[in-house]
Amino acid sequence: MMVSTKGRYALTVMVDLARNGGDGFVSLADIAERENLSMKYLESIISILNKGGMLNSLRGKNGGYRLAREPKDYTINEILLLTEGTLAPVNCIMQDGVQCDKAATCSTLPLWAGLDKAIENYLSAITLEDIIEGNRKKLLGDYCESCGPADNGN
Amino acid sequence: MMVSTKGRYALTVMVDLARNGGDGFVSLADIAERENLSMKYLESIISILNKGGMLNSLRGKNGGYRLAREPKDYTINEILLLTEGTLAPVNCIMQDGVQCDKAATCSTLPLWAGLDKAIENYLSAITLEDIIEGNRKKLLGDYCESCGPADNGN
DNA sequence: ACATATTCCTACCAAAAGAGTAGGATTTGT
DNA sequence: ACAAATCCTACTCTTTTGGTAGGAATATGT
Repeated sequence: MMVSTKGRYALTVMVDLARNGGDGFVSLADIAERENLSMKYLESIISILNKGGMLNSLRGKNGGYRLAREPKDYTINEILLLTEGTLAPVNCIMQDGVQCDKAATCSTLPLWAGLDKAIENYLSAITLEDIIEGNRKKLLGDYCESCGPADNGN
Repeated sequence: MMVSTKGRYALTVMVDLARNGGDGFVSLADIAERENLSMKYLESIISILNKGGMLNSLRGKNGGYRLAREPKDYTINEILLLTEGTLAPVNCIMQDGVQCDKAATCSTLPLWAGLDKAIENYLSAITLEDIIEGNRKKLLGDYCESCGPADNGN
């Protein structure tokens, strides 16, 4: 599994904030209840998002979290990368380019590099806004049966 | 991590057999030595490939394994799918289509479905032959700097 | 016939990752 | 002062990963 609950719940939180946030701060308790997830667990996840600069937070009464930017300015790739640490499909591909000692002669490495790029390419093309708008054509591309012929446009 | 050593080594074994096999049977000891991997561990992996119909095997002296088809007739997707069980990037996407109980209203599900499809699409387009030939244009696509402009051809 | 080389099969194990829980310290609005 | 919230550290249970160990079954060359 490439994306654990950490990344998945992080995205859920971001989507929830985009939908229910507006200008004000939203408490984690509200998010946890709406999404039916453990608030304690979400705490550790939202902390990563916050420290990574994706959110603004306010402590104390009436505190909470809100998006630091507009939904269209978050790519799914950066959200998942921050929370998961890496999205590489195999151990021999590192985010910082470090590879195993057999890299120079490894015949399967180009495959893993290509797969990694395909994943990054897909996730970088989609924004938080696409998710909340349910942009099926962009999300499912050629595989969306109700979208009509794909034209790579919007 | 979506692909563990199991899938990675399975692919390594398949590539080794494609390169060093020909018509004859190749012993696992030879493969393990060439690829510098634990023979005992490879045993459990090659057993999956064998039972899945990807190989022919012969027991006893001078026995070993060989590819059941030609390299061009194996997609990377089927090799990894067999050994890994699933290539789904998240738990809420199952290979048999079963999903979680919130699927109908889940706003992030289309993203995961799209990612799953993007991965399957990439891996299904590449064959064992592409790997042994080092077809960088097909493997790395637009991301291959030494391939010239991509033209989606071969 | 027999030794040897091979696949086949079951069971076990240690380390790491995944998925949370628990408890409290700190900050802030009323 | 009090209540509601974030923040922080530590712990724990389960599953997955990455193997190892030992031997049974089978085919071959001599």
